Amino acid sequence: MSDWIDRFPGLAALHAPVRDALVASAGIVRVPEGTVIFGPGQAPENLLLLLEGRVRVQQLAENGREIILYRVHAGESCVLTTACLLAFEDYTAEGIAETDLEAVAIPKRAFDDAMAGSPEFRQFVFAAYSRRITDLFLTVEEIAFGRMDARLAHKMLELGREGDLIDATHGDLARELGTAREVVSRQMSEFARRAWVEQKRGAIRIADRPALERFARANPV
Amino acid sequence: MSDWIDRFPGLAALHAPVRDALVASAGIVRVPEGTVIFGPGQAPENLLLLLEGRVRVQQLAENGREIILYRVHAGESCVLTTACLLAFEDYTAEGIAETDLEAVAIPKRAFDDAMAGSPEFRQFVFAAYSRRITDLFLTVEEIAFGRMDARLAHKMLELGREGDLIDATHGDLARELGTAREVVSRQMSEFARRAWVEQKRGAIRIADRPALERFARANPV
DNA sequence: TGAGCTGTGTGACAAGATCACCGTCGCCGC
DNA sequence: GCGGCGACGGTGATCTTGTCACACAGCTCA
Repeated sequence: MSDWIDRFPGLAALHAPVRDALVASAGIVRVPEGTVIFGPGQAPENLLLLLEGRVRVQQLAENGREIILYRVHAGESCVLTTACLLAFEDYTAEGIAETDLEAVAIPKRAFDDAMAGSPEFRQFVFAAYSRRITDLFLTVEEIAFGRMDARLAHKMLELGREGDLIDATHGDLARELGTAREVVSRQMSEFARRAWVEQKRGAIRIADRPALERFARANPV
Repeated sequence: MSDWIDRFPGLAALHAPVRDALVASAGIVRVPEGTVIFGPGQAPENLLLLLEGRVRVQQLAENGREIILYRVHAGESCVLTTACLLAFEDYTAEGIAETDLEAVAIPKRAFDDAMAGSPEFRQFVFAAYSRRITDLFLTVEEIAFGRMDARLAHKMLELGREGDLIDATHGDLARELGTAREVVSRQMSEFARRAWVEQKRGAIRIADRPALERFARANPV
């Protein structure tokens, strides 16, 4: 099993020795849904490259509220953890397996060796960093200045990319957006009044995707 | 002039060859206040290690509003720019010299060589990353959940660390916090009513620092 | 002296957060 | 079947924050 490396375009350019060393030291891991992969006081041991599944990285406030910072999807890497990986520092955020995961685990040592030995690997890592950081900046902007109705519409389109049924409660969506459940409930009622969505218990169905998309386009976050 | 390296504790452990190569390729640069160091469409050319001065990194929204993401102080590095440096990607944020700067500029090539050649340098870079990213996470939390009065009090204590006179207009503080000037004005009036501050034109004087500190402690962001 | 700019004050209103509470639905044990 | 419980969703009251419109004060400079 060494063909996983082809799933990551950024690693295609790796020269044979580096590539072989990575493949030799890496292992495939499977992690059940709900597992806390890293968190405060629980530094990550490996760089994870996701083959299947999704990781949610969220920040917990002391008042119990939480906000989703970003997600890592199949084909991406938990690259921000590498900063902690090599700096021996703790995250204040935590990463949770949102689905069952299948991932390549690259041990700290192998990661460091690859960073040392391969310009292509450095390029891969820094490109991933760059994307994450840019995303974080946009998240900050969205939270600071974005309107709730627009943010909710965008979030629903994001979660409903695979199908019209979004399997999330109002409370779940509130956590996604860092707001209160009541705000989501009220806004969702408004969307339902316009027949853009149908409300189920514990789920939402997108009933008029074109309308929702028009609204989202007209209201960028 | 090679003693600048001693100003950065994380670089003290560098071995002689790496250290010498860095010193040889780096140059001291001086930049006047107000200069845009990097920004959209203006990728950074060098890693900057700040000897004197302060850099503000801010995100501009399309509606003209802006929010300060973080600051880089003397003794720190603009390390997040390295991601773009090596990934050939643009920031959405921009960095501005808030004061006249004196900095060490490490060219892309020398940075890459040091990353390749020195575990200690990698440690330095990733530790800096880690701190920035953790700060960003806390910023997100503050913006999402923090109360304005608490955030303003903390910001004033931060800006007034060197003395009681804070040389900033209400509009400046609003930009710091990503809010509107009116909000700062109203909140400041309240602080003045309690005699915690005195208002000047274009500046604020902390009149009762202990009270302000008590308030800040009682209301963590 | 007056025009113009920047900084500040204020009232009205909209949006969002918070709190308190109630109703509904599904499930489980009895 | 029934009762109870917990998760989910709805709603009104109230507070904070953001937005808009505008007035006014202080400063600079022609």
